[in-house]
Amino acid sequence: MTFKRYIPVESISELTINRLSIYLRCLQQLEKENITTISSQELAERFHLNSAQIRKDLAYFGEFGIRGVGYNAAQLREHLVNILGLSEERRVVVVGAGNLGTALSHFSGFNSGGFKIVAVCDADPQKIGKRIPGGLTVEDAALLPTLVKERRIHIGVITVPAAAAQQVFDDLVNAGIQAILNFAPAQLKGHPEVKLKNVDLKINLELLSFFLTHAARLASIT
Amino acid sequence: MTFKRYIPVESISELTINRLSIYLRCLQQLEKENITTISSQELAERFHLNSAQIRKDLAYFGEFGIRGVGYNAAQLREHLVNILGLSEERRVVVVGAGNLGTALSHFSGFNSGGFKIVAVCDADPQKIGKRIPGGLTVEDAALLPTLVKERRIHIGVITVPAAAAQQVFDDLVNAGIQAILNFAPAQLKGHPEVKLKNVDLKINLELLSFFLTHAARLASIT
DNA sequence: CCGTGTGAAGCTGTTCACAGCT
DNA sequence: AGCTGTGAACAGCTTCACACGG
Repeated sequence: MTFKRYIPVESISELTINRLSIYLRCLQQLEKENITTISSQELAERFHLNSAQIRKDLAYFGEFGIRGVGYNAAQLREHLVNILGLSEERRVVVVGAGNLGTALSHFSGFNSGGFKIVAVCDADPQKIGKRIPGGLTVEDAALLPTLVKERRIHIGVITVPAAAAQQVFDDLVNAGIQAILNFAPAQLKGHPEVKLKNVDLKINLELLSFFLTHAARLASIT
Repeated sequence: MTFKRYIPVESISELTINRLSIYLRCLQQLEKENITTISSQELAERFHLNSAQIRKDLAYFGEFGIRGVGYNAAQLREHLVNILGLSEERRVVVVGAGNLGTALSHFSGFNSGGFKIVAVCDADPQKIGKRIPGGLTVEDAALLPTLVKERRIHIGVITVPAAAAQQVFDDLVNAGIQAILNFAPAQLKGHPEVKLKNVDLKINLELLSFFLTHAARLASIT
């Protein structure tokens, strides 16, 4: 939690933050292999990243390395956990108990490393009351404001159909949620004070389709 | 399929391609509302995009608009479908019949608009033979080369744990697959001739966590 | 006269290359 | 001697603003 400079968050790119998550994964793996010290160079080669970029990304938040030596893996991991705010538990509500919503509710990636799905809602009376693998029961989306308050929920995940997404987005914001992950293929509008991240899974398939159509041989850029 | 210029695909950014998918969604919605003609300005305002960017993105592929008027919605949609290669059916194999893999296999977004999951594999004998909602049965991952050939599969989706991902990636490539969507949190290496797109769902939660931690009030940038 | 298509400008993100610290 | 941290150069992406065509 000791950052060298208190740079305004808005000045740090989302790309940088995403890379911090990746660095964190890499460090976790290195620790499993009992590696204690690593240079940006080695880290870059091992996980095919760019060493200058690693150093620059980290430099936004402090001086974590030792010149002439490199970084202490455990220490750097700890710093990244703090920067990303993963030391504190984040309770999540999933709205939309369809296929995807149900799957994400018991997806290990969404129930580990600081995150925990504590509620799954739907507006469809047919779905309310249904048990979900993992132990949760689908609750009435109309109860969102209560749920958010009582279970101190920080993050909302939207997995309803596109047509219902804007309404759910508004409801989540009105219920007091500050950060929302939207899986619906809809252009949501209207709450600049809330952090909204759109993830459209189908876009990725369409991207691949584009490359299959236009490129016989093509370098992999990810 | 009549593109003004045959620009090398590599010169077009992934960002542009992703936006084309978004424009396609928007046009589909407009058609539902029986709107036949739309200007880049209107399109931008309606879906909070940038009008100059819309025009520039489209201009890579041809001149689809009418000066002084705008674009014909149906025509432009058709162009986008062709550009993205969505008129041809794309058969998909999902490797990893865990939570996420199973969910994606019957996820509507992965079984519509030109895409169709035609096989789900796993190496775990416990999972092989299990039925999946939607009609598929989990098959042995060892049969990948045969499956890919017989069902003429174009796209592979990796939903195995991180530790197994590199092996599956290699196997998919060796089986002759040209485009791969990887959901495992692993830095895959080694096949520059194949198009690889990484999607890490947890990164998105971590991004939200970062903003919750550092920003009390913050503009939504997506 | 209006909106597209597009050079040019401006901005953001990445990579280079080296000074400075250990 | 070696690697970090960082200004400066470079590359890529977005936005502006207007000439041109309908």
